[in-house]
Amino acid sequence: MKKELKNLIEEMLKKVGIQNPTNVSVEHPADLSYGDYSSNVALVYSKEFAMSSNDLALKLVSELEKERLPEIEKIEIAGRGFINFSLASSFLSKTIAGINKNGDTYGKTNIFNKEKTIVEYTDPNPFKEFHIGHLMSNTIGEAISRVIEYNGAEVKRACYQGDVGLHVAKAVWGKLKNPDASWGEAYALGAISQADARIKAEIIDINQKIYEKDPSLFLLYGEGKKESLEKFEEIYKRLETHFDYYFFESDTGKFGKKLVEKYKEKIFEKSEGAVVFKGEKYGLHTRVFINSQGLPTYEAKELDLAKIKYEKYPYDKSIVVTANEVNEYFKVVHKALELMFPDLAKKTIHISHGMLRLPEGKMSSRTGKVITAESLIGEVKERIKEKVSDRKLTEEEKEKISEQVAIGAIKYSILKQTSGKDIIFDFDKSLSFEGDSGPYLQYTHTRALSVLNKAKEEKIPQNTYLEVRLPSNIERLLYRFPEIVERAGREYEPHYITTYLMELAGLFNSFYAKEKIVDSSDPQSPYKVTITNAVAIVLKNGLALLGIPAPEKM
RNA sequence: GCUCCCGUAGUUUAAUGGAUAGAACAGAAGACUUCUAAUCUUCUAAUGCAGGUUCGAUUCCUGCCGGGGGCACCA
Repeated sequence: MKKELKNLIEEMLKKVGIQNPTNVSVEHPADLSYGDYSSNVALVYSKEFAMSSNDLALKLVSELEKERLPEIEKIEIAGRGFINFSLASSFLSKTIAGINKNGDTYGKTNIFNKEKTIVEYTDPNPFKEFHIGHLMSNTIGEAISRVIEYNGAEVKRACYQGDVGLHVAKAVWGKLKNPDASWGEAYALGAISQADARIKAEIIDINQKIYEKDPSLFLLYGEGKKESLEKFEEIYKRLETHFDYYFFESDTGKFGKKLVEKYKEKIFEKSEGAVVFKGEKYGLHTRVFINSQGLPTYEAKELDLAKIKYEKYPYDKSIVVTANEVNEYFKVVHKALELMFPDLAKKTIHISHGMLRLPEGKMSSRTGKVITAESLIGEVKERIKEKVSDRKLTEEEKEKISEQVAIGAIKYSILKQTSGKDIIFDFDKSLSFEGDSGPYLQYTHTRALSVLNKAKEEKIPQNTYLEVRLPSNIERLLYRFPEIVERAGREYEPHYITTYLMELAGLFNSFYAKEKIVDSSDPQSPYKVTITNAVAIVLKNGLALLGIPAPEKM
């Protein structure tokens, strides 16, 4: 529709004397009261005529009226010369019929046209806690994956995990000292104890042994890694996320080093015993790729990872989702990758999200100042359990609903804002069950389902073509869902969906409060039920894209 | 010091260069014999400062102020 309107306006501009109108935009106005589509052409082109933008608008509208599209019911001029278009109710009811017919697939697009895409996100480190920062990365990465999948991409999910390095050595050292400690505690013990130079030396020794796969530590190390990974899997299951590929740092070092050495002359240089990449030439900074002990750093491993990923899954696009603290690091590595493998670099996109911070400052697993994902979900779940305790539900239902609502509340709080921004995580402030929250959307969805159930009981038919009422704002929002999905995909920004669903849910809840939907004596009832069905579908599909469960009762 | 990102009601935040800056929470007042009140209705309240570009700036540019990240052998 947008395209048709744009073409028409361009034609009209040619008619009134603009040879080559290149600056024509048609958008949804910010406020539904201005109509469904709006164009600012009169403001843009008024300078080229000796007339006010309002007069030009008048002239254009009189031309537009002559060739009015059947889907457009009304054309108006408002403000300083905006031309506003309102959609005909027949068009809207047809759209609603389409939504109900498509169901689960409503909103799908094919803008990515089966593009092979690998998305890396979450990246927790074995031997350390899976904390709320990982939860943030996972929530955003999973939502992005789902959104681009819905837009036609062929997605593989990947997780890259640091199973070697000093943090592992610290944990192993702690475990050797205190075999009864959990791995998280063992890590904290190692981290604190390393202040002692003698212990630090022991940890470095352990680190070296792990790199060399020393048999004396092999068993303990393997046990710890396995335990961590199994625990991560439990969390992934609860978050309804999964990975197709797992990559480990222990597998990326060797070849990474070789790569750097191969390109040593051309791209890298020796400096103070290390092999570095001088980023200054490109407005970046210098980073070490091979340290003076001859070991590959994270930078070198990252280069290798790009290759390994491509070997596993020959991608058209590789998306890496991380927190924004590594932005500058990533630019340098990307530049080096570009000089070595320009084709891979071109396909690689870094998407960074904000950091989850505590009001007291940065989280640190070293000092034990972390909130684990598990404890957060558990605590939220407890609060919800209290809320559902007096509902007429079975214990099993209560348990399931509490879990779903807890996950929904947490994920929503992460996805409701532009993903680049930090979240200062304050339990009471950040997690809400009311208003702009996950449970609000979930509740609205169950409400719609409950209406539909009643309609079924009372045998109210659904009739989309009944034109006894003027279209409400609900319908005028419903047809936009695919556009929202598309934009969220193009910009890798799930929060457009969040904002949209919130607006839709708000309209539906007002509608629900004002009008009785299921009413066999009301001739409009079938139409209202039809709208309710469409709302339920869009909420369900939208929540699925965000990775937020949509319970049927709550 | 260099560099990147960010400053919107009391708080958390939205706004492809457009119209009266949109929500939510908190605060004040109201609405359940009704399809689930995790809801709805009404009110109070915001673009850090100073310039510039533009018909039009929260958005783009410059400077300042404030906050955060990064800047050599950690990951």
